Amino acid sequence: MVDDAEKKLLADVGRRIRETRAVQGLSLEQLARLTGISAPALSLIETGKRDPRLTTLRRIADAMRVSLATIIADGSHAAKASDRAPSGGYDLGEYQ
Amino acid sequence: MVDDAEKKLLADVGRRIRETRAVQGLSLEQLARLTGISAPALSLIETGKRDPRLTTLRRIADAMRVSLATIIADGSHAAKASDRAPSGGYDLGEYQ
DNA sequence: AGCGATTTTACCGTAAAAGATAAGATTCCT
DNA sequence: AGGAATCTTATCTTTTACGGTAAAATCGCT
Repeated sequence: MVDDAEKKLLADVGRRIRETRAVQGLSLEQLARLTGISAPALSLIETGKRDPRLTTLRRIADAMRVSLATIIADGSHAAKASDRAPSGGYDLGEYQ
Repeated sequence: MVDDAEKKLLADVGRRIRETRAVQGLSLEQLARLTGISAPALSLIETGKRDPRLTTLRRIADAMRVSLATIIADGSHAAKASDRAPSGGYDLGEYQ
């Protein structure tokens, strides 16, 4: 973590989860039972304070019947790292 | 983990990462330098033996210049967030 | 077959995710 | 305002991701 773009990613994903949950009228407690993930853990994820594992995200998506892509929906590539300078960006440089 | 669908998810995601890496002609060692993730860790992820964190997947996607969705691409759910049967599917049951 | 590169596996530390529980803080009511 | 539900935060324990290193195993290659 520590990184700034990563914190934004976690915050974005968390916000999408919370929005989806709100649409479905579920409480954290209810989603906790559906996913098997504790309510405190879900809270941390939704508020971007935790870096969830892939299968954790899947359980959340499944419980709410949305695709993983719906929750991830990065768009990250539009955001920032879209294009690299001719030989810029981060290449392997001198490491060959 | 332990779950079967979860193992399949990890295997699928790992395979997609490996395919993407192959297309770009990168070795694990090279991808390790680009991502800051060790080659052994990448190997475990690609072979579906590890459940990576969200930011780990992001670093991998970024390094290969593909979207997170490209790597996740579950396809399991086509459903949009909106439709949740009034009292259908798996509900909270008796837990109220 | 043998060599070099790549990949896998194993072991050890550290850090962090996740469950449980409990205590605070919010928000939403009437 | 008060009370109830919901959400957040804290603490503790267990599990596991991740890096480093090194040793196997695998895959080209000529």
